[in-house]
Amino acid sequence: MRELAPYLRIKEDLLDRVRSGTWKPGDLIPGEQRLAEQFGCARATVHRALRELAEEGVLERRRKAGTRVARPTSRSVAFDIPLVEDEIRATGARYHYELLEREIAPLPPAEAASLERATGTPALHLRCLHFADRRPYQLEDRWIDIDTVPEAVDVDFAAEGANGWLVHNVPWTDAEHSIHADLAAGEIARSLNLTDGDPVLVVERRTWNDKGPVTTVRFHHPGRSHRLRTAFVAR
Amino acid sequence: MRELAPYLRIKEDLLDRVRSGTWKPGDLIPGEQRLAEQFGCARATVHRALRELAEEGVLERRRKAGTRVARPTSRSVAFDIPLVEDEIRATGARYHYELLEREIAPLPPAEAASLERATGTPALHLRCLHFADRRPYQLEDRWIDIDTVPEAVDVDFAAEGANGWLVHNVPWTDAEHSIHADLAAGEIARSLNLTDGDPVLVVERRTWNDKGPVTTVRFHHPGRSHRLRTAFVAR
DNA sequence: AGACGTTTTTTGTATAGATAAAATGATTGT
DNA sequence: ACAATCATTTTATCTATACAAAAAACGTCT
Repeated sequence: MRELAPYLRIKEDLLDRVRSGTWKPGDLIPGEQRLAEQFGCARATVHRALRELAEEGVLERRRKAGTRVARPTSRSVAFDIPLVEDEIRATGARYHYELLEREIAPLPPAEAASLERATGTPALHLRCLHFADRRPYQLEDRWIDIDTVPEAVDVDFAAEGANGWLVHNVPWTDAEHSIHADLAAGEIARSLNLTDGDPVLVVERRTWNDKGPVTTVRFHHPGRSHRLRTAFVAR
Repeated sequence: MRELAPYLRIKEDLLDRVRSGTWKPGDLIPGEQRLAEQFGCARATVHRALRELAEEGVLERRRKAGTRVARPTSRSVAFDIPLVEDEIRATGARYHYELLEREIAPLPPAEAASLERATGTPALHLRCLHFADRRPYQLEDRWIDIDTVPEAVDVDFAAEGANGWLVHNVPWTDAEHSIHADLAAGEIARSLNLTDGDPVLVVERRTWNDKGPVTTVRFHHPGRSHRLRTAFVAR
C-alpha cells in the first residue's frame, strides 16, 4: 500500500466523526450501502471498516437495526506479563537466575484448590529467584501439576527457568491472573533483600491446558520499586 | 449461520492443528491457495481465518515467506478496570460515594509531569472515597486538566463521581496505567480505615484526548483485601 | 565474492454479485 | 388486546477475479 489501504482510511474517517462528536453515542449512522456510495467504494470495503470498529468497541451493529455509535463504558486494559528474563534484559540489566528449591511435595490446600486437585496430591514445587544486575527482582513460588505435565519431573530447572520451559514446551490455552499488595515477611523478605513490613506486589497466575491444570504460581516483587505497566488499551 | 460460519470452522480446524502439535511452532503451513483447495472454499475465506489467527498471535504471516506457527511467547493479559460503582454493585454490595475535597489548585510536580504541563498550572483537584457496604473500598486522588476539559469546572462532583462523569462526557482516546504496592500512611491510611504500615495497592492512570491531557488519577485500595483480576487473555 | 536489478511467489486488499441470517415492523387471525 | 406469521431491511458471509505490495530467490555483472 503506497499510503494507507482504503478500508483503513475509511476507518480513520469514521473514527474521526465519532471522536469529533459529529456522531454521538447512540446515534444511528448510515448503512453500508449508503456509506459505500459516499466513499465511492464497494460495500465489502466499508463493511470491513465497520466490522473492525465494532470489534474495537467504537460501534455497535445489529442486523436490521443498523449501526450505532457505542456508548462509552469502561474498557479493559491489557498488561504485558512477559518472561522475567525478557523483561529484565529489556531494561538493559544483566539477568541471572537461581533455583532455591525443587521438590515433589503434597499440594497445600490453597494450591490444591487452585489446581483443582485434592489437598496432598503430589506436585512439582519450585522456588526460584530472578535477579536484575545482581539485585533480587522477583521471587517465584510455583507448583506444577505432574499429572498434566509429567515431562516436567525429568527437567532439572537449574539452567532454564520454569516459566521459560513451560512457555516453550507446554503452551496453555487459558489463564487466570490476580494482583494484590501484601507485606514482606520471613523468607520472602529475606530472599528479596527486604525487611519485614516492606510492601510487595503479588501476582498470582494459574493456567490450563486441554489436558488439565498446568501450573499455579505466585510472583513476589519488591513493592515500591516494581511497576506493572500497560502495553495498550483494548475493547 | 445455522451452525458456524465456514471461516470460523476453518479457524477452529487450524487452531486444533496448532494446539494438538500437528503443526509445531516455527512450522511453515500450506499457502492460502492450497488450504482453500483442501477446505473446498474460496481463498478469501481461508484468508480471513488466517488473518484472524495471526491477529490473535497464533500464526505469523509474511508476504512471500508464507505463514508459520508463532513461537509461543508471553501474552498480554487484560484486566477490566471498570467504574468503581459498577465493580462494587457487581459484588452485590451497596455503593456509596463521598467527595472529600474539590479545589482548583496548582499542579504539584509529579502530577504536572504526568499531564505534561508546567508545575503550578491550575487544575481541578478532587479527592473522593468510594464505599462498598459502608466500608472504604477505594481512595481516589484526581487532577483534571481544565484546559482540555473546561466543562469540568462547572460540575460539582457531589452526586456523580468524577470517573463516571469523565467516562460519559469526555471519552479518552489513549491511556496509560501503572500498578504498584505501597504502604498506607497518614491521611491515606485514615481514609481507608487502615493503620500506618498496612499494604495498599496503587493504580495510576493518565488519559489523553485529541485535544490534550485529560486527567491523571491515583487509586488506593486496601492491599490484602483487594484484588485485580483478569477478564480474559489476548494475543 | 559481492553488489545490484529482475523475477516470482505469497500475502494483502478491492470489487461485484449472490445468498444467508437476524431482527424489526407490519399484517393477520383469534 | 394479543399472539402468531410474514415481508423487509440490514448486517454477515462467501465466491471469483483482479491487481498491488513485499520479500525471497535468482541471475547478471563487475
